[in-house]
Amino acid sequence: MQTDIPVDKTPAGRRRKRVRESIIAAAEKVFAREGEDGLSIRRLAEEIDYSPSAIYKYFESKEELIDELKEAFFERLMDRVDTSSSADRPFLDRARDCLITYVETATHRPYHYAAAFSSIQQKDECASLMPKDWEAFMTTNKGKAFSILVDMVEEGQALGVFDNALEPAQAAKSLWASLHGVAQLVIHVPHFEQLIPDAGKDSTTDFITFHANLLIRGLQAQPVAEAKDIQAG
Amino acid sequence: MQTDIPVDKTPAGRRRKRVRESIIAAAEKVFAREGEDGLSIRRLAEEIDYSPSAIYKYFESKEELIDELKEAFFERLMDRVDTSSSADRPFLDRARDCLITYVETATHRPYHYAAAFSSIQQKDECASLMPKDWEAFMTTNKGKAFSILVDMVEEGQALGVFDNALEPAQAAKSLWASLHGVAQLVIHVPHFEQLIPDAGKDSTTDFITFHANLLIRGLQAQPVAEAKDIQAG
DNA sequence: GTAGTTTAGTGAACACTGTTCACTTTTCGA
DNA sequence: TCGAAAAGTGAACAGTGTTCACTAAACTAC
Repeated sequence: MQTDIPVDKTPAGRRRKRVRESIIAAAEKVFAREGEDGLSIRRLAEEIDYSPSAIYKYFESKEELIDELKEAFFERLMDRVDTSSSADRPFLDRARDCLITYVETATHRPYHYAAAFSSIQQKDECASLMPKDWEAFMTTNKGKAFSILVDMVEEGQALGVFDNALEPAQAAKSLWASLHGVAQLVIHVPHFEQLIPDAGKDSTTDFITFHANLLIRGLQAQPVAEAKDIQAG
Repeated sequence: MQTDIPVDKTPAGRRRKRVRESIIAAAEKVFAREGEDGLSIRRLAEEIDYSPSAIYKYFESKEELIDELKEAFFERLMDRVDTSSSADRPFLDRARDCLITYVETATHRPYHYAAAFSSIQQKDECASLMPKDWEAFMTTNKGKAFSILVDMVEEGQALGVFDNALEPAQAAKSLWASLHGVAQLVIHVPHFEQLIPDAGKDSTTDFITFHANLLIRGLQAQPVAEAKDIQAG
């Protein structure tokens, strides 16, 4: 296996890259529709007209392959959130859009999003080596999601919109949990969207807006202007 | 298979029940520690000194067995939430306890809770047959979780603590999503609890309290600023 | 151009998995 | 005591991820 210098410069490298991408593409196609259960190495091999063992020349294991799908998805998710948070619009609108984009992108690829949160962390009581893990975490895609939210909270506080008494990291965790929860429930609970009276066509978007408003209201500084119905229309 | 008359009245019935419960117990023990991956029929059979095929005299499939574990867990979860919500204490304290109990019980059995939300719902556009599914859903354990929250919101509104303009079902969905999100992130994100400066020993409980307070603040009756009024600099 | 060394790719096999089924053994009511 | 029903079993089926000895092709160095 050649590892030095950009892989796609030599013919062999380009060829290898092409095959690798065809594997990813086939995997993506199956995974998006049927998730991990529908994705078997043998089926994948058949789809790209290679033998099953050939795939192991490109990926160490099925897990590594799926990890790549998850990473790519999460990267796209972060990109979209980042874009909608850096638009040139009033802060609260941007904040709302951020949250909505997160949930909509997540629910649009349910298997990807669910898989991205499928590994269960063993809780070792040893909290002393936290700083190292904290830094490691922050370089992760999930860490990036988290820090986007921290930035958002801090910006809101600087603008006097959000309560300064709130610990930004703590508030960001709350926001993330809330977003994640909505995405997960929409994905996993049958008819979650229609769980309200008179649910219309855009009930998911409506609900996310409602939810975002609720969170923002919880984060807002106490003394505020006049009362207004915050329900999604 | 005998099905009429209480199963545990005849000696054979009692025996059958005992074996069935020993299967469940063994499954529970393995599942709690290693989840679905660690739970194989053959391993289970070995643990209770039966042949693998014997298990199929008691359960139609592995899925049915695990469903029973999930149902039992969710029932206990609902019991605990119900208990802490019906205590004789001030409303807001009870509400907070409700939320805290949900998350703590969920995270205490990560594999159970994760598994309970592991099936991905296929979104059929046909929303017309909703009412039927709605009723079916409400008899579910998840439906019960939802209705507990709806009741809570309505009680808060009746007491004048929560904003009456909020649609109770919508607010309940928000609450549920938030709780679910916290539980899931604690379970699936490494060191989620220590994701804040100066995280102490009870940081999980601390965070849940923080989160609950944030949600309650969002639900409380109070004036709110309209988004468009506040411009970003 | 040829020799030697990586690399690509393969088929058979291993150790699993959930599940089925023909089969024996035990249990129990009539 | 007899016959039916249930309990329990071992072998097999079809599937999985993965490994490994092996061939065939491609690249490097002389």
